[in-house]
Amino acid sequence: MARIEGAHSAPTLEDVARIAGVSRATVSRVVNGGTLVAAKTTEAVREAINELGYHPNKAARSLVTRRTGVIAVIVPETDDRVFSDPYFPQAYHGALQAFIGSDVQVVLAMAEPGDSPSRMVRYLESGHVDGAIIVSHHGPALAQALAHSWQPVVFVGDPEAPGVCYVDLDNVEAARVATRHLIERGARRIATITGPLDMASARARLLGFQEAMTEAGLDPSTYVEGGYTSESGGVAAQLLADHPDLDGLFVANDLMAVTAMNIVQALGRRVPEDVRIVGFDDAAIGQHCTPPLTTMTNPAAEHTREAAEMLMELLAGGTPANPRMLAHSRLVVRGSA
Amino acid sequence: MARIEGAHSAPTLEDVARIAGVSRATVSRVVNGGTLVAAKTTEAVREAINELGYHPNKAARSLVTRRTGVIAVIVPETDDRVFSDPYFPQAYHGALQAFIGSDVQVVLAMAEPGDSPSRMVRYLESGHVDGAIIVSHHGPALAQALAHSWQPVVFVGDPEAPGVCYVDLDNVEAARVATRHLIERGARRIATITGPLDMASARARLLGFQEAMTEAGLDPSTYVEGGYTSESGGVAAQLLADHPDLDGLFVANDLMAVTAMNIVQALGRRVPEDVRIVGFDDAAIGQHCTPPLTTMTNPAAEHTREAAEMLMELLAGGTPANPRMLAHSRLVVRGSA
DNA sequence: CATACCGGTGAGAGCGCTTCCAGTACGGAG
DNA sequence: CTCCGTACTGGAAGCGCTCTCACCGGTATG
Repeated sequence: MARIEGAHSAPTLEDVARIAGVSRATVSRVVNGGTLVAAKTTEAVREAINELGYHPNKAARSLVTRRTGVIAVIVPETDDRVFSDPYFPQAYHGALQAFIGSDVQVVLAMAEPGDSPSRMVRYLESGHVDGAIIVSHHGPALAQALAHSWQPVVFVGDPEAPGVCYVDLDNVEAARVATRHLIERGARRIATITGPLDMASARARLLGFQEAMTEAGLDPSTYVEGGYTSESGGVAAQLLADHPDLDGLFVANDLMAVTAMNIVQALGRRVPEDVRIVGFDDAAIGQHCTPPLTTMTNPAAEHTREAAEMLMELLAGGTPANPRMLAHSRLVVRGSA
Repeated sequence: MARIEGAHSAPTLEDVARIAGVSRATVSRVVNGGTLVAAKTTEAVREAINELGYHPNKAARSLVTRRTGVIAVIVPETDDRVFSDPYFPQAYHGALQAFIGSDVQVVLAMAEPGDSPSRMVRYLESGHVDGAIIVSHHGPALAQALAHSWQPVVFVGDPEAPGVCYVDLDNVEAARVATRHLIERGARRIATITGPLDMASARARLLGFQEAMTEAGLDPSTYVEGGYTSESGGVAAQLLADHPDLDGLFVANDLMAVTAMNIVQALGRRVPEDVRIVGFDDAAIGQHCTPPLTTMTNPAAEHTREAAEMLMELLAGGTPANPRMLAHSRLVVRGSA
């Protein structure tokens, strides 16, 4: 990190060029992967760069390349939610993995309370990032706004807008599988705690539940809306009060499921003997509770990695081979059902 | 978001200027808070901006202003750790709050496994950000490297290097208070589970523990190193095996403390009757276990907010009035001791 | 021997913006 | 009627970089 004393401004290409005795263009070539530069020249330039502690100026570079080298994982949720649901770190991690070694920076952007979709759009259009992966959006507004922009974005979860790339889980089918499992295990009076119904995933899981119930000739109408948060699993108390004979519960994510299970047990019911419970997401928390939670997989990291690969294609100017990916969920049977 | 059809490149100042019938300079003035621009002109420019859907190009702007409008919260920990310890979201939140309304963007940068301090330094010097708040650093290497750079940075936690601004908790005193409380409650054979001893906070808490023990004429030598992670609280098993008569435990953070308490109880000891436990951080998880955890406060959000304010002063070219802040911790007595 | 080609290099034009400096128009003071 | 300050505006330089194009010397080709 040698720095010229007194020189408060960072060294530029020009400085390097002068010291190495070459032109700016040549230094630029060396810096950006030495195409067609003589070995000796390259060497000299490298030395000059080290001597000066030169770093290319990102702003200048991206002014001409029209690339920032940054992509964002955008989560339109407040930070406390992002940090409390293990789904998000997984999702973020997947994006990170996809870009490993490609010297693009991945930033995580969350919403502030009260943010409108337009703030997200503005962020995307502000030129801070080259593209984005959007995770956990509520409603179609964001996707619709983005569909008309030239921004390369990929959604994780059904964007509910045409012409937008996405990776989604087959939530309807997954919910069907979960519900059928409950039925197979002998449950008959089954309810579901849904996610926030402004999210497509929550509605899809509700739909799958209802389909499986109807298919089995059972009453599909008992559900209550949660918020995918741990606390919102507390609606289980209400559910049990209204339906004391409940013997099965499909909960749309594990965070809520664990809370619900605690409540069920606190109310004197045994799990799974009295009430069978199936969660969703296969979160770590579900493995450590008693009994361990039966759940549906939702490999967020894989989904965002897929999304990241789509995004790379978009960024490269291409069209993804499969712009609408549907992934499948697996049932993981543990102790709760 | 009206966009000129067919025009793939975004509108520039020039375009706005032409439509509004003024010069680039004037448009620039309007965009950056209309100093000395006639009301009528401002109006015309605003209209042109809306019509074109103009957004200033960040790269061009920061090329000349030498500002990016981005500050980073840098956490030299891997993402799984950042997402699993509630300390970090709090810390991040504090920084966010400090910059609310000031249109600077706050990004969260984490380490990748195997990252060296020099990668962090490089990131800071790469011109991506104007400054940074560094949280949870291990050892003095980073701070030392940064002390010689011109980067405006503020540490949360003792940087162990001269000439670097920081906000720190008085960990020694806090650990003393925690330990004295254990003693007051009747514990005599007390051990501590420390944090990773390459971190100043962990060493300081160990020191405070030892001081309080010595001061009370008790044996200060029983400790085992943890890693501030939930799993690393498992060292409690070892501790109990080696010291079956243990009756007090000071654990350097709540994540470990909860795990330790579970183990203590699983081994048939009652908390607090047989073993008294005091944690550290006042994390939510400590309120929900049985018995609730007695702990020391560690208001991370406040600390990063303070750090953010220091950083703003640094960014403004000034010197913080109080470049080395020491905050104080409070004992929160709950059920575990 | 003229021509083509090729690896290697430099000159120079901009990318879109801010900002200094030099105007211009206008009103009031001398 | 001149002069000067005030309010506003435009011209133009330049931030640090990339990239096209032209050039140069040397070797292979017709």
